[in-house]
Amino acid sequence: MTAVDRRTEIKAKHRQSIVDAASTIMRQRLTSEFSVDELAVAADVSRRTIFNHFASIDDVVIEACGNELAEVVEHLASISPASTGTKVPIFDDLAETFRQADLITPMVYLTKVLGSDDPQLTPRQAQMSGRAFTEINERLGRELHSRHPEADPLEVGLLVSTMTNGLLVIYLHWMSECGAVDSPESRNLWSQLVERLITSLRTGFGSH
Amino acid sequence: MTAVDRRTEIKAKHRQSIVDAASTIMRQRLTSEFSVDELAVAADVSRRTIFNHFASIDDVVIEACGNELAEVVEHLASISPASTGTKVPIFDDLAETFRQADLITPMVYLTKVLGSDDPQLTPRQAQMSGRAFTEINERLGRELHSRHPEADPLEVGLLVSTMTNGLLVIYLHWMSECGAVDSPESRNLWSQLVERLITSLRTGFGSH
DNA sequence: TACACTAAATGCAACGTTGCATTCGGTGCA
DNA sequence: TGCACCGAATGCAACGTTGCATTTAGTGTA
Repeated sequence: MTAVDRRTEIKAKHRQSIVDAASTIMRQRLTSEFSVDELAVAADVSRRTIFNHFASIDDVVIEACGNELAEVVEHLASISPASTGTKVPIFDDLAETFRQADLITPMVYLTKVLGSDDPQLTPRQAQMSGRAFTEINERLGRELHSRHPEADPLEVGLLVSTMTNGLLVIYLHWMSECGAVDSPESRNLWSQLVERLITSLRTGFGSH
Repeated sequence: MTAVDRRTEIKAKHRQSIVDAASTIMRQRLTSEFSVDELAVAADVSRRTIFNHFASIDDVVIEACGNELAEVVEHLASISPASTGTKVPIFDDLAETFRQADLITPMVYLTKVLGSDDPQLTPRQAQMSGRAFTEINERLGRELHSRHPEADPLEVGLLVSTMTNGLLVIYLHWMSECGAVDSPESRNLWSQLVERLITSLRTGFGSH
């Protein structure tokens, strides 16, 4: 049956064209503020259809942003592949990913797109940043679970969630310190913060 | 000057009457779903005024919920008071608070108020739960910072945030396990989850 | 092809939320 | 008291979001 429900296919196409239209607008104008009507026209669907696929415009933006961060998750798969059979502790696995992944590039782009001129974060910005990280959280959770199927799901969930949460904390700190500019200094600061986070979470908070 | 800007006073009164009206409706009907008009009438202010004080109806609900959890924060102040001069590590301070505080009672109430019949969480529920915990997060952060002024703010922020995030994780787990019912078994499970969380965060994720 | 069935898209009305212009009422001063 | 000033409240129009009824178009059957 090659004729696998063409309706499903059309539905996916519509959804995709909505996300694509959002991505295009965001790249063109370096902002995530556009009207529903504008998006509907650009995606060539009705206004209402957008809300059939997404709970809100922000959700569309989040998914578009998520694609920018997708490579971070893919990066995970490429490091210390499970195929080597080497037993890498799950924590080190994750820690190494965050060390090696280039988070700066997508973070700077996202800060521009989600941000305003004001260095102070608006509530919307704060929330959107949080959700962008949650997005990574879920993707990483799935990926890690498939790579370490023997681990306790709750434990993995807590680990990933704790890590991602920590990342958000240092991201906000990094933002306020250097204004999300991509420079040698800011990259250096970021590395330090990542190390600090990893150390804190590795050794726990109980030991100092 | 006892005549300290009466306008400020009036403004605070309006804000309070909005929150109070929300609390009243929530207690009466055990739900957080009411219309803006309904709230405006109950608080005896204009519809628009509500949005002058709060970014959304959900924000009003969150603040009303926050008051339910306020005692948890107050509880913190009552345990191992700084006045004793005993040097309690900041982590133990926080851990002990979560051990001793009765989180079950407010959690069960909030689950009822925020929840639907469906045991599965709606996106709104999930978000509201998250925000209710964030609310505690901020209150605790302020409290802890004032009690341990010598500690690095970033470190304290990371600690509180990590803790609260972990609490949210086990809360969601607890919900799905026992349906947020207050019973000896559920309290027992909750204690176990709290211990598990504290242990994980105390010793870190790097050691097993 | 004709037709019934159904998922998805659409139109529309109601409610949530926001930006802006206007009104209301407290404060300070002549 | 009379008046200018200003912050908060209000009214209103526009846009975001949702629930529901209707239309459109793919699928299976005769």
